[in-house]
Amino acid sequence: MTTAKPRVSERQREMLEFIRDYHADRSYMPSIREIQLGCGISSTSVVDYNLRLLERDGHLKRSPDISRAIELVGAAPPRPGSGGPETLRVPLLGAIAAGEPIPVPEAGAYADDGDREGVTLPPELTPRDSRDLYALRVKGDSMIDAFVTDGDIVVLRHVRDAPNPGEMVAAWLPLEESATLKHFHLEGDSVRLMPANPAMEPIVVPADQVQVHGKVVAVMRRVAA
Amino acid sequence: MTTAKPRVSERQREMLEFIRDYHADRSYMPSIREIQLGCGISSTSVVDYNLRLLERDGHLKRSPDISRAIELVGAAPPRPGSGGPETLRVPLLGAIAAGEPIPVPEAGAYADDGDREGVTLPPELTPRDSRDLYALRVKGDSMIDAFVTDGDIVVLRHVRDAPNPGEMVAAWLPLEESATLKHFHLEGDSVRLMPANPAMEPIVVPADQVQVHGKVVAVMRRVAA
DNA sequence: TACGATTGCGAACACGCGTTCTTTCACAAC
DNA sequence: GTTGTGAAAGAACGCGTGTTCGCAATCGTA
Repeated sequence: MTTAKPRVSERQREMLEFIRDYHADRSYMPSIREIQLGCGISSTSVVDYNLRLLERDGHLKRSPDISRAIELVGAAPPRPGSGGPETLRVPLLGAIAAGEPIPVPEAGAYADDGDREGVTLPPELTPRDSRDLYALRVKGDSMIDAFVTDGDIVVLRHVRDAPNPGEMVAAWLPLEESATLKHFHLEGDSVRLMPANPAMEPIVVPADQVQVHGKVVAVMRRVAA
Repeated sequence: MTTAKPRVSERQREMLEFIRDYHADRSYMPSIREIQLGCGISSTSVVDYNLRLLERDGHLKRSPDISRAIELVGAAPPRPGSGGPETLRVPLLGAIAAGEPIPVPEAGAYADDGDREGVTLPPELTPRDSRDLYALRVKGDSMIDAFVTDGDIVVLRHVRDAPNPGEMVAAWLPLEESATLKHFHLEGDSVRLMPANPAMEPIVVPADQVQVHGKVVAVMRRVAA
């Protein structure tokens, strides 16, 4: 575990909170005088004194002689590798839209290399098998029959083999040059693609005219404030 | 949309990268002289010059006369304590269904007390303001007009004041004894509740016959394998 | 009461660091 | 050529800011 963190005085708690809030607003750290002002302390030396104690107790880290050089250590960052319960980072490979080809993951592109754009899956959305996952951003409203709308992020698992019947897949129809999200059913030599919304009509096409790119594993949506 | 971001020179790209990395390590920002050193620039004025351009083009924000006061705007919002992405845990208070009352968060029940059932929000779904958030599980298909289906998890922010026009809210209609997710519009003494799906009909009711329980912040869905 | 430890206060000090001014150089327009 | 402009360099200048030191207030303990 982390270092022991004995009693923090009321004043110190207030300082920590002020620093946290300040850093959340701007992304730089407050100066000693700003902490002084923000916490109603009447001398910078008191701030320094308490910061010193907070550092001793492992609540933060300071770099001497450097302005605004405070590091909060309290809340453990869900760093890749030591991440929370089971959060999983998957690469965000691009967008999926009705009339545009679906981005294809290059082999071995699933691992989180930290750098590329990606999304984090909370444990509630993480499937048992975490291999071959990637994410796409939905453009347009062409997939509302799958309860997926513009701006959503769909998480897919790349499939090599045929999907199981009923699974929702991201499919590309070369003839129509369109991308959709549908439930997959294989019927002999043809494929039936069922919209999630039973009010809509299914699509039936020859199996060689469907490219299944991945099974839908999860959907995430951020609603505009 | 966001500001235009024209050509960044090679040197500016390197500076941005250096700042990002520096901020990821420590959680405070580099000084101009540190940027100068880190990018092999021979004068602070050149750093200042390029920072000025980067700010003009919306890549970062600077606070004049304040040490190390750089805010990166393109990247993920910083996390108190580290530069890493922030996951947020919110309590899962129950289920929302068409014919059942909506669970109400008790005051002060938003903080993660670790124990109670909850869901984890990935940074991509975390709103700027993380207060008063809670989650509900959707039962039934009565909210498909909001692109929300059975089993989804909706994340809400409890509201004390009236929602802003257009925001999606979870509302309880006492007369009909029904719960819905709709876009909120206040029109004089009555409230218009617009389904997200424009094909559906809006509901207009007197304002005193609507209980708005929260604004919808995010939706998460795990698709059956 | 006496005394040391803890905590707080205010001011002065000195370096950190943003800012600005002056030059220089390359390149394009006239 | 001259002029103008973007980019860069180097050196001051001066405020921002961490640090330190002396001194009062409070508190626990003998």
